[in-house]
Amino acid sequence: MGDEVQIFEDYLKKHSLHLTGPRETVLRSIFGTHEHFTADDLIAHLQRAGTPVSKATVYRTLSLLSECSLLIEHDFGQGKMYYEHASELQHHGHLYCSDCGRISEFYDPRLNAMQEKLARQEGFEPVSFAVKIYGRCADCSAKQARRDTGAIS
Amino acid sequence: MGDEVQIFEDYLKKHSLHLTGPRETVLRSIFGTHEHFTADDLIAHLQRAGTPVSKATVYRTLSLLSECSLLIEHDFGQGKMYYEHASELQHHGHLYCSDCGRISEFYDPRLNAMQEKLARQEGFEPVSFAVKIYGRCADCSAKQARRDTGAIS
DNA sequence: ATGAAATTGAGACTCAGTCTCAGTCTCAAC
DNA sequence: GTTGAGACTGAGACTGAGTCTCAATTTCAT
Repeated sequence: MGDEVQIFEDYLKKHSLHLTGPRETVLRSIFGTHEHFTADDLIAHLQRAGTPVSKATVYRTLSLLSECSLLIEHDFGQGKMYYEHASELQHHGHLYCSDCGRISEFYDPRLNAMQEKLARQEGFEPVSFAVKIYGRCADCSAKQARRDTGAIS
Repeated sequence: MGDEVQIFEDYLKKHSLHLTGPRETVLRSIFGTHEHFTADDLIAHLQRAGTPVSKATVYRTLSLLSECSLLIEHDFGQGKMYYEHASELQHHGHLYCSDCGRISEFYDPRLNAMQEKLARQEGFEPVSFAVKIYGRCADCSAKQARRDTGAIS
């Protein structure tokens, strides 16, 4: 962290854009904490932190950060985008629990290799992959099981 | 086709719901043609066909059809849902061309097997999978190549 | 220090999808 | 075949994520 500031600054300079106060505030907030977050989460967080940034600027900055590959956008069909740090990780898949909405991750290099191969077989030139598995997480499965056995009326 | 009508009717009956005119109109329109479509496509199509059905009813019917697994919902991050006949196919992945927006498909049973295994390793009980690969389709790749070589200014 | 160009925030706007509600339809029971 | 409880419908108001506009402000190369 600090690394991201550098990358972002380089990207901005290369495109004749400016590293402004609001942009830096957003950047620091994102890479200071959050893992999966929405634009709204971020706006609220900035508000609470006493460093509010307008909705328009937050969205604009999120776009820039996606463009320079510091962030990855994810869509879980909730009608809003989720963002995630692109840094560390290789391409991983997401497990989305339909009960509690929690998002967890998994990774296996073979999965990516297989996807790439399948895409190219179709003459398709892949840029990114998104694997989403919807179902029930371990916790919610356990809760459900308890409810099932407990509710012998 | 006709099969779907039966399945839908059974589902409705089981839930004390009615197979009404509008619902049947929507059902027949969907399973008469379309492969990947949005709610808006469908509303416009019904309008043009001289059998308009209100937005609210279309959305309600799409929900029902998804619930009884006649349709599958897909989200490509365009801020709107795409629907697809669930019938025939096993779980397949989607190739989404970022240039022209065309959606094509691919299938490999090993991909599903691998996903299921990985999910269960995390204690996750999978219900459905969504594999989306974003990139450039064969046509758009060719077009781009032509543009690149042609534009030696 | 200066000014062209980039940026900002406030709020209007878009657009997919949901909700409301009064009037209408369905169908099982008579 | 009537009836009525409850399901359904359409019109349009509403929601909420995200985009756009524009006048005022900030940035930074010169």
